[in-house]
Amino acid sequence: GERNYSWFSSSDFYSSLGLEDFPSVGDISGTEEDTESAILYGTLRGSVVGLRYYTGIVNNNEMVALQREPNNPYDKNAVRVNNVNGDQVGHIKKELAAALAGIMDSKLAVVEGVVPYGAKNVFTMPVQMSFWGREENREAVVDQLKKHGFKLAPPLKVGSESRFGSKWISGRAGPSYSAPVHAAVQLTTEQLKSEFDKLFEDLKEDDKTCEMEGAETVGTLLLPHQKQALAWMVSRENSNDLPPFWEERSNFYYNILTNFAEEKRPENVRGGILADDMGLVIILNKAVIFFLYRTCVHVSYLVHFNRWKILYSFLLCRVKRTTSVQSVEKKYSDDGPRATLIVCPLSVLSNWIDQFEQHIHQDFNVNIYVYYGSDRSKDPSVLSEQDIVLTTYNILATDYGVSDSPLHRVKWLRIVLDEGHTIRNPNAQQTKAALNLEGHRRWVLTGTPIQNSVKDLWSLISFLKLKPFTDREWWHRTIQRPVTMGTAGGLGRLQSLIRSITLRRTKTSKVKGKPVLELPERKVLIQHVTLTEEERQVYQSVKEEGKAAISRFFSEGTVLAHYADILGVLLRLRQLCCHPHLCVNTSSSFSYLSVSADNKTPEELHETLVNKMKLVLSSGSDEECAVCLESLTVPVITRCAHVFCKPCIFEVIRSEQPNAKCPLCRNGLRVEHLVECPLEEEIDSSNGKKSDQEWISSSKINALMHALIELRRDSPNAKCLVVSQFTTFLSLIENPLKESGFAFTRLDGSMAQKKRVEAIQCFQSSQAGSPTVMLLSLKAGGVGLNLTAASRVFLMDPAWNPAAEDQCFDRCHRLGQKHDVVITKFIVKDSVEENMMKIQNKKRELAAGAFATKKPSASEVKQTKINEIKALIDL
DNA sequence: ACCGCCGGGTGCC
DNA sequence: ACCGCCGGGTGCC
Repeated sequence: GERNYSWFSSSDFYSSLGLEDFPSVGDISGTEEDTESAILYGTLRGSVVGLRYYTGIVNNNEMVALQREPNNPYDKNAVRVNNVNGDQVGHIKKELAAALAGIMDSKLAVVEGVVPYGAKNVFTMPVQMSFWGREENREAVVDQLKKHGFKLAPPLKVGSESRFGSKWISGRAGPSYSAPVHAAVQLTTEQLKSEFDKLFEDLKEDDKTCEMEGAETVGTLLLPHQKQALAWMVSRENSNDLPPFWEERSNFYYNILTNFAEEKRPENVRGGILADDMGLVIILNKAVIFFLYRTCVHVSYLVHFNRWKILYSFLLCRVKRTTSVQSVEKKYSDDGPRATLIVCPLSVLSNWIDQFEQHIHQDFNVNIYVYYGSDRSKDPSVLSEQDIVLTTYNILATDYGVSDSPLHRVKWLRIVLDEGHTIRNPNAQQTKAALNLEGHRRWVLTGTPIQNSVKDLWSLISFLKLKPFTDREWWHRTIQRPVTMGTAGGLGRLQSLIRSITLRRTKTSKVKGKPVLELPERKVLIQHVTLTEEERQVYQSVKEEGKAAISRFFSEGTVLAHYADILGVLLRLRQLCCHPHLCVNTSSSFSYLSVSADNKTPEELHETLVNKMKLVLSSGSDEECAVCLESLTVPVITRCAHVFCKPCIFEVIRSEQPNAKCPLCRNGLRVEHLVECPLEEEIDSSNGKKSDQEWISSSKINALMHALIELRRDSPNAKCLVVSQFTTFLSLIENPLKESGFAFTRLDGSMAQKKRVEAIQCFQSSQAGSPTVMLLSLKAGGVGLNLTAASRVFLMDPAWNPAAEDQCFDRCHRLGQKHDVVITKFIVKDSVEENMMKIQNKKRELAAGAFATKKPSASEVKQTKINEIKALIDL
């Protein structure tokens, strides 16, 4: 039952090809310290001078930031010293600056400062500097300092700061002994995820468990966890508490992490992270919750809305706080901003619209504007006059910076990021765009706040405008590094931070001793399929050909350069496991393996690149951009045949100019060489849906049909999902479904919003004659997609990423499911599919044993990935 | 004395 | 800065 590997993000695909440790992947901006491998080289005492020229003040033991100032007219080596607030305190003394400049500019080390004493000096003050970097740069840093007559002192003894000392992480660990200087053991991704959930296990009965009662008449209609959420959200928006890690001390407000103090009271976050992992529970309610504050309704309207009891209750609780019990507050405040902005992935946009339109819009006269599509209004006042503005992350990112985006000119009453983990990458355009929105009440809705590592949290924390973490350096120094290095107290800090701003309930959470959600069982069966002699022959010949090509790449050491091609080989094999028609032109299918720009006309090159891109996009490889690690938005392909989001790769080129290099292979990049994907039709490599092609079945289709017919005989009312990554395969399956008289519907990524909604409603209907089968493309829809009518799932082909499969299964195994869910995975014997399963299982095992395992080194990981490629094609 | 020494002026980068 | 450093004033004991 319990899945514990869902943190495998879609970046897994790249990992599976061993690309993530290739130089510069994940280091695109070059500005971020590689926390995973940074070690402390040593410390150095220096002085800050020129104090009297600047206003920035510091306290003893306060952290300071060292910032290069290459354009300083007096000294190109100048290094500024800023306090936590960003105010300049002074400069590093010039001799020292001369030594630091080179180190900082070449990013050999990150230099951090603390003022140990003398903070109130008038002219100069001491600064204790720490040098952090990768082991391989240590010598260069030491040399550089030596050249200028400086010598690093060994790291100050960390004293009580033993690693793994935190109760949270070690739990059962005994006392810890002397700690090595190196970051020996780091938290693995798996540990982080499970540790994240542990944060909430021993949560005391505090404010989060206090429920808010609605009016007497309806209070009982709310489920306990709904009341709890309601109370928490209201208190978050109205609380006057100090943000975490701030204390009031006489006339100052003191940050206990950085020792920064200021007179101005730091504002608390009017919002937080709703990290409920309960599928529908929140989906059902969040639309409601977020429009409530702005509604202008008379209470009596609501009596009809049993279904929206949480809304009812919420409104009543607002009424109680206003002067008149009879009239509901008209506006949140008369002169303040009016509109709530909701940003969500495209896949759940229809969900929100649907809910608003069906249940709220018509009855409550709420102005809702869907800011999407090319005809979206550029007029900020149009947006600011709405009650709700809905948009997507892609629109947010596209708009940002391109023109004077109205989204960024409106001051919002409230900003809600749905599936907020979408902004986990700080360098992604959508993250920057989201961080630049204006509005005080800020909410993040996400089931997975941590997808890969603590790193993922920064964007969310920064979005919430939690001082001082909006600046990455302070987040990094006070939370991220202590946590990843296992410094005592680090995890405890993260814990109190997260707890103070997050409400999390999982499927297994309990409220008042009762499970918040009880789901029927979920079973996964593997159904092996044997290819016919004929199918096997084709498969074998393609395999041998691909194998030969890939072994050539291995021997030439060009595995990475040919990653699209390797994917292509694997893709074709996976397609052949499903149906021969998915993979057309098998004999000449490798003609594209040798792309060289030389002997091709520009037209040919263009076509080759477009074909390659289509191949990548259709390979089921999660269509992910190596820059932002997100699904590709506006995919473009480089001349070296790597695919990125257009905004992402433009940003890379802009920041690395004039000699930008491909983040994946370090080949030169030029804007004019980028080729965009003609996105007019659904991308499917197999372009095999040729209507004139005669329909034939395949072993896998036979296996499916056998199972479907048996199911229909045994339980005629059971509905099922037939899932594939290949939409062409789904089209092929339509034939036998028709032949055997199945009523079916279909949902895939290429369908228009309206069609999708129709398909879903039709399938979910319990009417006689409604479809019993839905053909579903693996990644259609998002977490919000609700297909609880189905109790059976047939997964036609395995995905790279087990998490993608799980997300798909969760579309029917969620609140509202009345039956046990049975999932059947069709796997072809002795094929790439079986090998994929083995790799998936290994990942699961690894994840399950998370606590004991040590994070493998980069080279180990790389070797693993190379082995995976070999294993996939039996090399 | 093309020095030493004195004491005033002065002060980030 | 209760410092260092600079440069002008000065000059045996």
